[in-house]
Amino acid sequence: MAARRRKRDEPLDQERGVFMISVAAELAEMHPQTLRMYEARGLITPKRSPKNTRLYSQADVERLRRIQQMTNEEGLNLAGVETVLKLERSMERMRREIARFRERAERVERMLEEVERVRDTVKSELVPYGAYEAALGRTPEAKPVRVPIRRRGKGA
Amino acid sequence: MAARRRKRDEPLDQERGVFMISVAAELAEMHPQTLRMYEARGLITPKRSPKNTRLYSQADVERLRRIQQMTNEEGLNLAGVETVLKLERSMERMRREIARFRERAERVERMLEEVERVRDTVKSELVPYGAYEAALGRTPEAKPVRVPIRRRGKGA
DNA sequence: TTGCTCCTCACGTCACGTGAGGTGGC
DNA sequence: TTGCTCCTCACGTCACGTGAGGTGGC
Repeated sequence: MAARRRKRDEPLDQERGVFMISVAAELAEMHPQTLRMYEARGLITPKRSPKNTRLYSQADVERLRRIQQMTNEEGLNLAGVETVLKLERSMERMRREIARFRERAERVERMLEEVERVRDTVKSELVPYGAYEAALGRTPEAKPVRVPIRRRGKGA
Repeated sequence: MAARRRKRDEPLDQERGVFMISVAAELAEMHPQTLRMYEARGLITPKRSPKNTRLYSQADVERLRRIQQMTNEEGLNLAGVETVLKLERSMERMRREIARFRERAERVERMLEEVERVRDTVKSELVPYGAYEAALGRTPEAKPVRVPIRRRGKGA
């Protein structure tokens, strides 16, 4: 509890409560009372100092500006802001998922191409086992082994 | 222009303007005047009869009920409804894209597995060309050919 | 004529922003 | 003391829903 987890300096600074309410309100171009109201509505949750003073982070201020944009420019009410913020979070997750699957698909496609390229190279350097045995004189005739590799993209 | 494009019977019925405003309002549990207001705000666009009477489709009614849910249950104003409907459309597109990439990734992974399975089978039936030549007595020594196939998932 | 449609205008209600008013600690 | 903080209460404004009022065609 005493030590905040920190990954790098950057996120710490972004999340750190540094602005008292008058400063945060000025930065977000809002009335201080509006910030208190938003907190009561659960739209923003600033840190608190040991003396119970609200401390807003840089991320808080950006969130406030985003809210400001939605209410003033787009005309949303606070219920709408809440819903949209939730939807945007979920869209961010989806974007990451799309990136993940795209990467996975492309990576595996590259592997498949590599495998086929190698197979084409190697195939010319390999000889069916039957022919090898025949060359050793172990079998009367060298029946060619049928190589059941299917070409990519053809058949089931 | 005269003939509406139709793919199946289903979508036609869904989109066909069949309810006059009093019926649509009753189905959506709304005041008729509210429906007119939503149209003025661009939230819904019913068809019109040749005599300029509004004709709401089943899809229109469902959209109205969705709007009703957002305004009454979630407390959004109309600007919020508009934004959320837009976001939901875009999320639907993203969901489809995720499905597409997932499918593509899984399909290619299955192909890769198939290729590797076949390669493992075939490899035991093949002999490096060098060994074959040695067996024929064409070369003094049978240097094994190094097969540069990399195992999946290991190394670059 | 009745009951629907179309439209515009107006009013009541509610959400939200903001100001006032009173408290307390550097 | 000044200027901040905390809080609650109240008021003005605006969006939205809905009703009224007048029109017109089956």
